[in-house]
Amino acid sequence: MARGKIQLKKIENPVHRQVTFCKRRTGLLKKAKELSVLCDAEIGVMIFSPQGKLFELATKGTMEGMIDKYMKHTGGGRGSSSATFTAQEQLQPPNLDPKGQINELKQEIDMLQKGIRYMFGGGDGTMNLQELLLLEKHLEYWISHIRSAKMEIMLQEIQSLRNTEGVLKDANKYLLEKIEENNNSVLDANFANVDTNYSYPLTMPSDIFQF
Amino acid sequence: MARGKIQLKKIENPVHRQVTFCKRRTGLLKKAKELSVLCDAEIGVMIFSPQGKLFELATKGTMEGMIDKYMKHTGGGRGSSSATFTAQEQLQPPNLDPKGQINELKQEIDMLQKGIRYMFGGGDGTMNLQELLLLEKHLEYWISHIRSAKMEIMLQEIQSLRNTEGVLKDANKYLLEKIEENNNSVLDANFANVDTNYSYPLTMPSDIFQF
DNA sequence: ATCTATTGATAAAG
DNA sequence: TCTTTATCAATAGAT
Repeated sequence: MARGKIQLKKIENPVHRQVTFCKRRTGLLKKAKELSVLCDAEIGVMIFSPQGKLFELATKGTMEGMIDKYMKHTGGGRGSSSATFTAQEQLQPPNLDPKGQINELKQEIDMLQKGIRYMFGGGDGTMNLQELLLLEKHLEYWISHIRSAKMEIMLQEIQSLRNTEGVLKDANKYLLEKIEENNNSVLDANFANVDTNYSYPLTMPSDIFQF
Repeated sequence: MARGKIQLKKIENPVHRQVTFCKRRTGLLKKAKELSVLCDAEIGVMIFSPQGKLFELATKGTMEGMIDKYMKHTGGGRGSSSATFTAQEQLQPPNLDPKGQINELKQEIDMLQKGIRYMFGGGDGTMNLQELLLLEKHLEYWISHIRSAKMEIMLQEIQSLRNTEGVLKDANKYLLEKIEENNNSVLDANFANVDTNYSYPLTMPSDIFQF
């Protein structure tokens, strides 16, 4: 990289090695995030330092979700790689099976778990801007679905009420005719005072719009 | 990179996106290998393309081994490892009444689980209007919190940048004074041409509002 | 941690 | 996908 090429072998000087580890680890995670954003890919990275410290990144959902997805791939597909340094490809079916849905569900729950931890953990529960933006997006997506479901239910309710109203109107009309018949059958007596301006008092009020 | 800076957002042109994905994927895996060799670290990378294709790398042993190691870490530490969880393990009681928080949390979780079932169960998962309204209210509450957290982070960023700007302005002012002193010490010669209209070129641009 | 000379990565084009 | 090339980004070494 700079001020001298490097050899692709373990850095012997422990200080240099530690410094380089820190720098390149940061760089690697940055690259992973960029790739994920630029190309809409889902990426998980696990880094164990020689001392056994773990550094991780999961660009969508959580590492748990990634692992589940990975397991599904390798489990459902063919044999997994055992060679070091091999990048292997496998196909994912268009995700309509129950298994996939379950995994998706788990991912969603992971996301929400993290959100809950954040919300109720006092606010210092470590979500960064990126994660907050993602959660916000999820919640907005949800809310839009919730709203359309709500609208649908309301529309059904309205339709149902309209039907009821129709039935009742018919009934009223029928009753009205009956009354007129009765009045007509009471011949001659008191011809001029049947109020025909009924105002269908049995129809439902439209207060469902108060939601 | 090259021939023009890139924006950190999803590449819209599918061809460009695909090409970039291929290139950067290669680059990322290369970086991972380098880091592993140079610093003797154990690294696992999983990349799912938008089409669901998997690319993976495990620098020592297999990915399964890495996952086991990962599970051991997160499981042994305190992180949650399963998607089904209890409210209790989410709690970090720094301040308020634990009992109430637990109940609140449980309610929240029940609600969200039901919501998830509804969302991903194909929509026939029986939530009535009442429940949808409640869920919506919850999500809105969440989203408002997420947003204020987001805002706070952004404001901190802004504050930090303003501080930097202040420091730089002071530095500029100081340097300006120095220059004037120097000019004054050069007696008599050429009195009238010190441009004092410096425009603080070191101050930060306010492009942080691009969020 | 910060700086900068260099190498390395890669976007655009073919 | 490969190659080339012009630029941008990462970072080795020094402070």
